[in-house]
Amino acid sequence: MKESIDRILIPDLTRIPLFAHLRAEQLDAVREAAHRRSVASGGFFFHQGDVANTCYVILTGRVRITQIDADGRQVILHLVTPGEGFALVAPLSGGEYGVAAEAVDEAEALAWDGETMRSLMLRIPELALNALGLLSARLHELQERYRELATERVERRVARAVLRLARQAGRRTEEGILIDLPLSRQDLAEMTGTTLYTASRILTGWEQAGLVTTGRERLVIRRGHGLVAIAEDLPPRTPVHGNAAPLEP
Amino acid sequence: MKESIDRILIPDLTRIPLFAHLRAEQLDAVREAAHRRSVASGGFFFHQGDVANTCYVILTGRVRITQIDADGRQVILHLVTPGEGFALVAPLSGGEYGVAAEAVDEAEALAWDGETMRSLMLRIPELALNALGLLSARLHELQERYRELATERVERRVARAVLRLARQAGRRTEEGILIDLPLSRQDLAEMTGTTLYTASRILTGWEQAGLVTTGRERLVIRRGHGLVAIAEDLPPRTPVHGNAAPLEP
DNA sequence: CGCTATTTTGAGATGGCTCAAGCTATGTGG
DNA sequence: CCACATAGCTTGAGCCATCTCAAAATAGCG
Repeated sequence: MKESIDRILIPDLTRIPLFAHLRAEQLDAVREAAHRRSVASGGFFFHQGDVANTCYVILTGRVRITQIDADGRQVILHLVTPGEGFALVAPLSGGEYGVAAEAVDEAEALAWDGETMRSLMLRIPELALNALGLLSARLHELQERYRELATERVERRVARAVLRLARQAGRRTEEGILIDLPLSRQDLAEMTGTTLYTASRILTGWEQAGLVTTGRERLVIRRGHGLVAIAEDLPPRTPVHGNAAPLEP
Repeated sequence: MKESIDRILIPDLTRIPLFAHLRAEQLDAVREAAHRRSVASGGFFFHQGDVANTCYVILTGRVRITQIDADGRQVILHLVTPGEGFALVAPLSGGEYGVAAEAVDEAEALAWDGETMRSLMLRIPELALNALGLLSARLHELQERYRELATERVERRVARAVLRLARQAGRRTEEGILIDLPLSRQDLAEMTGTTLYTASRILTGWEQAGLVTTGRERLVIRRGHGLVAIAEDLPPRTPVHGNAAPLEP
């Protein structure tokens, strides 16, 4: 009963990168061990410090992975989009989640008990290899963001964050590319290591330059190449605050 | 011949976390597929952008993992110590190394061709699981450092970096805990996302406060709890530059 | 239609960066 | 063995990108 429902509701397990290249019989094993979990918008799959017991793969909705320190300062580490997994490894060995996972939308996920996932990976080495590749990609991305945070100015980091969001959650509209998420100034600040005030000023500047259109928790990119120019260093154009950069001699 | 030499020179493969809990026969397979590579102090196992073809586990010496951007600004992402692996995953699927690996000492490593390691992991799922756990720990550590970089002051980040180094490369001496590495102010700056000048001023301050003794590429911790107090927030004591913090009303 | 969360904006403070010099180990070649 | 060269380190002065704090404007929502 449960199994047949799952088969119907999960038509495309092969399209989930974690399960790429698995044989039909292996997919069946994975599917049969899965259960489902839905979390309402704003709800949490887990909080930082919870006992890590469940692995997830998102089917619909988005989930943000955050970390918070003792003083309540929070950073947004990652936005999980459909097809992606999160908390794939910590539950294998128990311990605690080092981050929190909060649903940005109403989100639905496949879930596996950590022990179950561990035995699946032992039985299906391709699954472990897939997880390894995905985790490696995440590490790689975070390394780059770490370097950016250490070496680059706020405006550039915000531009990169917005472009990344456009890739992950962008939707073409007549206005331009809409970031299809509730995205406050505070959120943007937590993604880029700055303050909500600075984020606001930067967006105001971009809006005046015609690069974006903004609203309450809303952002539309009008001239993506303008943001790219800020994110990369192509033309040192359109600085948002402070004076124009002096010309190189 | 080669095999028997390896058996002699690698007495303790079981003590390497990547190979923990493997059976003797599995260890043999791993060992037989390994070759060795030595790199002189200052040399590179690979540079950023090189084709990723080899996985490594360090036997002796230390290796630092760095990333550099187009403008030549560099960050130190990790210090690999004996027993630890690096570049474990990227070589499995080809592509490029996203970071560089530079020997701090004369360093010796076990090395496996990426294809070879891939097939070992497919054959020995425990190996893939071990790699997954190690990679996850690295991701976790980097996430914390990312948050620290985004939310904390330079002095605290430097204190944390020094304490981390003490754990990884500390050696008890009569003077105190010596960081047993050539460690320049520039290095410290690249580990903490600051400049060599600021790092220098901070160390000067700590030296005047009796927390450390410094020298050319040398650092000895005299009062570790003093550094911990800075790294955590226990007593807001001994600020190094600027004035003393005002008292809370 | 009032409440509340979000955003904007100003004014001021400052932590840390930049640049410029000079200083000091360390090691090197004469 | 010494004087010079070099790489690392310190320090001062000035600046400025960004943070802080405060307040007002705005926009959804119930």
